[in-house]
Amino acid sequence: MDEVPGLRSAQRRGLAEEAADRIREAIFDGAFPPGAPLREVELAAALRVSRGSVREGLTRLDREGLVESEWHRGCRVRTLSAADADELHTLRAALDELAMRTAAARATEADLAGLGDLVAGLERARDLDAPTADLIALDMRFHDGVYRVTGHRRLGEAWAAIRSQIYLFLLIRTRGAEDYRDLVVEEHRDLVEALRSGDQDRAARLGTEHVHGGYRRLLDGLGADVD
Amino acid sequence: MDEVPGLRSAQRRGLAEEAADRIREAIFDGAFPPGAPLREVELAAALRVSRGSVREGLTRLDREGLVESEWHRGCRVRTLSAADADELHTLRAALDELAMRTAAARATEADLAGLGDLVAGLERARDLDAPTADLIALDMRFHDGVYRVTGHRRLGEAWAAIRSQIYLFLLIRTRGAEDYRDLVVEEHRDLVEALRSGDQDRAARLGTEHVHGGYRRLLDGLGADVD
DNA sequence: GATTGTCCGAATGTTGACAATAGAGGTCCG
DNA sequence: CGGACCTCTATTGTCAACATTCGGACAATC
Repeated sequence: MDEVPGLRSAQRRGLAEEAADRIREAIFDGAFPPGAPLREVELAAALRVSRGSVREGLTRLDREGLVESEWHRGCRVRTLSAADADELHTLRAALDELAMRTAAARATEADLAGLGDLVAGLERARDLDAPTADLIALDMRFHDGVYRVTGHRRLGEAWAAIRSQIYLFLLIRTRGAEDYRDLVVEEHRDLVEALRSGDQDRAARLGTEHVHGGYRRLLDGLGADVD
Repeated sequence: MDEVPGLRSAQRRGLAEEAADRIREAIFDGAFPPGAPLREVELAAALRVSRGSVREGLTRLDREGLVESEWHRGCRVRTLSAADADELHTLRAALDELAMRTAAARATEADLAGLGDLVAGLERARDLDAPTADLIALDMRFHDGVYRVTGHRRLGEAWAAIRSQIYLFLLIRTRGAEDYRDLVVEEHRDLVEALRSGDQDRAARLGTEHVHGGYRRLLDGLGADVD
C-alpha cells in the first residue's frame, strides 16, 4: 500500500455526479426557488445528458436533502419551514458537538494550521467587504474542515446529509443579520483555539454554543415571521 | 414477460424499493457475506427486474451504508472493521442523546404506552428463550419507536443511515455476549421510565449510556480480537 | 528479471424507446 | 348548476441495447 505524499487519487466522476453538481449550483444561484419542480426531461435537455443520468443525480440531491421526490410526482426543491430550520439546527448541534470533541482529540498541528488559514481568509474577506454569501461559503468550508479532521467517515456523511440544506437556509435568511459579519471571525477563531487546547469537553460545548447561538441570532434578527 | 407464480407483486411501491428490500433481506440472512460483490446483472436476473431498478435499489442500500460502491467497480457488502464499529457507536450515541432528549419533551401517553408494550414483548421473548436475533430485532424496533416519537424527520433519516449497519453489526457479533439477554429488558425499561419522567437531561444521559455501555460490553465479551 | 504496453473478457455507465401513472380539464347526468 | 366520471396529456417509472471502463494475462523491451 504505497502512498505518494502529495498526490490524491484522481477519482473518475460519472455524468450523474456532474449533473448533481450543476443542478445544485443552479439551486444555490436561485434559478430554482424552493418548491420549484425539477423536471427530468427539461434538465436532461439543458445539460445535454440522458434522463437516466439526471435521475441518478437527483437521487443524490435527495440524499443531501436539497430536493424531495414522491412516487410518480417527481422532484421539487425542498422548502424550508420554521420547523425545518429547527430540525436542521438541533441536529447540526448534536453532530457538531461530536465533531468538535473528536477533532480536539485528533487534530494535528497541520490540521490546526489549515483551519487557522481558513479563519484568516474569512477575516480578510470580511475586511474587504466581500458579499455575505462569500463569508457563508467560507464558514461552511471551515466546518467541512473540522469534520474532515475528525477522520470520522459516517459523521462526515451525516453532516453531508444536512450541509446543503443549512447552506441554502443561510443564503436565504441572512440578509437581516448584520451582526453575522462581526461575530463570524471571532467565533471561529475561538473554535480553533478550543481545538488547539485539546480540551474535548470545552471544544464540544463551544461547538454546540456556536450553532445554537447563530440560530438564535438569526431568529431574533428576522422576528418570528418565518413562513 | 414470463409469469412466475409467487414473484409478481412489485408494482405499487416502485420496483426499486422492492429490490432494495429483497437484497437487504438477503444480506441479513447471510446470503451475501461482508465483502461479497453484488453484481447488477445477477441480481436483476434473480429478481426478474431490469438492471436499472436493481441499480436504483443498490443506491438506496448505499445510502443506508449497507453496501459501498465505487465507480465502474460495482457494489460490495460493506465490511465492518473495529474502526467502523467505533464510528457507528459514537455517532449513534450522539443521535440517541438528541433523540431521547426530544422524545422526553414530546412523548404523549399513547407513545409511552406503545414503547412500554415493545419492552413487554422483549421480556416475553427473552423468557421464552427466543433466539437472540429476535431480541435484537425487537431492540431495534424499540429505538425506531423512540426516533418516531421525536417527530424529528432529519434525525430519523440520520438514524436510518446507520440503522442497518448497527443491526448487521449486532447480528454478527453478539454470539459471545450472553449478558445481553439479561440487561436488554432492564435497560429499555429504564429508558421508558426516563421518557415518562419528562426529565430531558436524564433521558439524554441515559440514552448515551445505553449505547456506550452496550458497546463496551460487546468489546469486553469478544476480547480485542476484532479484525 | 522487472517494467511497460497491449489485448480481452466482464462488469458497470449511459442512452433512447416504451409503459404506467397522476392530475387537469371537459363531458354527461342528476 | 354541481359532482362524478372519463379522456387526455404531461411526466415519471421501467426496460433492453450500446458505450465505456476496469483488471488481469500475455508479450515486448530494456
